[in-house]
Amino acid sequence: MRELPTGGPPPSGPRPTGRSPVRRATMRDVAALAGVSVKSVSRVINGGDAVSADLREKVSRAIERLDFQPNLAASSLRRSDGVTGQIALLLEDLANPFSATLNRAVEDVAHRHGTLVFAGSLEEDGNRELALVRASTLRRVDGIIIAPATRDHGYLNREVRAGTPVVFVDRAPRGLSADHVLSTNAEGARDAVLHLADNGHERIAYLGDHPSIPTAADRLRGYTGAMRDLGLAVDPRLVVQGLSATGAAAAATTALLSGDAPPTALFTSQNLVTIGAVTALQGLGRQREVAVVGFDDFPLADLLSPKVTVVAQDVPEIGATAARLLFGRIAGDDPPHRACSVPTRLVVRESGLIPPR
Amino acid sequence: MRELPTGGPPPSGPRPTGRSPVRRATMRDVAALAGVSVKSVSRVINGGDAVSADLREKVSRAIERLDFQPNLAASSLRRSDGVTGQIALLLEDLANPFSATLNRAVEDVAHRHGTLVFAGSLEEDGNRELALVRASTLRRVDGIIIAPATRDHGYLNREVRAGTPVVFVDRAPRGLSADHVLSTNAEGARDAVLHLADNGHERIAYLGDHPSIPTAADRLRGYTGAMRDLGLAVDPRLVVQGLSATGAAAAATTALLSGDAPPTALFTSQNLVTIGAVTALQGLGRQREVAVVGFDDFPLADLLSPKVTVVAQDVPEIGATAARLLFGRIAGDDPPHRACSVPTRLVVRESGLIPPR
DNA sequence: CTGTTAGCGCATTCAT
DNA sequence: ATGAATGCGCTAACAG
Repeated sequence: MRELPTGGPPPSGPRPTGRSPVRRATMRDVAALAGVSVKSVSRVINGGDAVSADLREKVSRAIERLDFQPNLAASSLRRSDGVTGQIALLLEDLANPFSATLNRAVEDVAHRHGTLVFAGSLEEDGNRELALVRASTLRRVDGIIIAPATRDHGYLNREVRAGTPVVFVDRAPRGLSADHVLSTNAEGARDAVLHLADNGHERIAYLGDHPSIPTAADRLRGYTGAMRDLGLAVDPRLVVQGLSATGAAAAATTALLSGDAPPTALFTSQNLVTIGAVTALQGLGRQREVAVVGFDDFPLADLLSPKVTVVAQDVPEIGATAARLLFGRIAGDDPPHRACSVPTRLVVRESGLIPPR
Repeated sequence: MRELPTGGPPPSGPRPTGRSPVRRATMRDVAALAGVSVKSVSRVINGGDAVSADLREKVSRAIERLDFQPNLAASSLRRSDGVTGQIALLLEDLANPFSATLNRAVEDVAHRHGTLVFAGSLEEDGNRELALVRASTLRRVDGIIIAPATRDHGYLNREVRAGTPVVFVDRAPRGLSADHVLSTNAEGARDAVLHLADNGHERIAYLGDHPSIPTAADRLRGYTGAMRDLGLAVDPRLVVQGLSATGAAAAATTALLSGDAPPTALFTSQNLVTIGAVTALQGLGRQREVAVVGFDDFPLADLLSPKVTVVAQDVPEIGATAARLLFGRIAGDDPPHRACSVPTRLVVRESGLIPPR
């Protein structure tokens, strides 16, 4: 017979240490102490079935005394719906503001559903994505929210078929049909260009990430579309791609402005690129001469001088929407897959109002 | 007999939908298809025991064909060490830079240990802390890293005794003995004050959070200690506490500077307080007259003008250290509890070099 | 090297 | 309203 935890003071002898932990009480222990069956303990814990007040009382006392904490893994292993109360959230980098804010928004919705969130960073690494998705399904998460690093997501079909819903954020699914929640990237980029054009600019540069990144491609599309609609030429010398860090963006900005056909305004299609461009402008002492509109708001954008005008994404809304879609499917909803667009918003500050010169 | 997944094309009939998922293959299915025992499948998967090449081959093919993914919950339920490959990370707010950076650092170490991280926000809410700790232990996490919101952490003793190690970050444990990893808060604050004094300041104000927050108390202690050691009076009119948001910090700054005994320098003991103070200074047009040193670095601190001097914490190091301590204990290490100090670093930029006037 | 039996902790099905 | 038996998917302890 195995030793039962007593709830009272430990018997004399060696103190428990980390290496010989006190065994956690199980339902059997509770049942034995309360003098009832295991099933009755289960009933008291899960509610549902009717239980007499007396039995409930006895069981509750035993639970208290033994500090019993039901093992959820065992529970969901046996239970018919198999729900684990765990979801996975796989983003680019939990440390960056976009991912971190999204994480928080998803956590809040999950919390209301009694669900814990496995958060992971993909680092634009397809293999890491595969590993983390697998790690998640091995633990039978109830669902996955993902901003994928891979280009083809067909491999997720089997998970979806096995009953694990997947919702995409920030990037659209390829190779499978699934719910996804995206910012209006093209429209937001268009708004940025129109704002600069409104202030008299014609030579507007695009500084962005590699076009293999879908959001970057969408924002470029918004830029070129707006330029065309305005009757402005898209000068290839003013389009710089492949920028993903502040350093490269700063260098590109400096090169652009010292070239033979300099722009009078910059549209920077991403956070770090914006910061790099602003840094370069400050270095050149020209931050009040060249207009800037950035995609993505960032903390302190309104403390810089000039204050930086941006197209802001509603990141909490993206996260909350994705989480709601996911929990809907976890609950059994099965409507056709939805594509949700979360509007961006032009936040007019100062840097976009600088006139051409 | 239950229906076996075939691995081949699905039989005719209604297509599988989200509501009637295809059952995931189990070891039994794999064993049946490979014509071996369940235990042999387990051996192939877990390595360890010697297995003939032929058997390994047959099993591997069956696993492939059925897309078998072992259920880790069932595995750790049965296995003797009970390891789940899950830890909990409970921080103040996953969306703020400190928590987000810590999260990422912990994730990286966990990833190397094949472990997933439940990340949660406590929001300075003791009840939320209790709920999240309980949610974590119900899922039998292998360990917990926590920056607690409660004042007394004695309730964690039972978890530690039950074999779930706990490591504290950013705040020291009270009511139990446990590993903890803290920045050198008092020393960092002292460095800030000494730097300002070096530049001629004597009337140095302290702007900080409520002293019930231990880090705030430590930083105040560093401030007063340094002032005393310098032979400078600690003027109570220059000590403002209870500041936790930018708005309040800005208001306090404005009030301080328009009072009858204004400071010539500010030591702001937290991120948001620093930003609030800088905002207020800019609003008054006095950002080049009043010196500032802040505790905690923040993005773009070096893009502001003047660039903001700060005492920076080494957040990735805090996270990595905490994670290493935790995984050590999970692996069975049981040394006396350690208190780790992670040094802060004075990042001299411009705002601390402004002379008194 | 391989298989059989038992049981992790719990919910389910069926009995009473 | 309560309990006994069964099994979720897997590994441990023992066979052979």
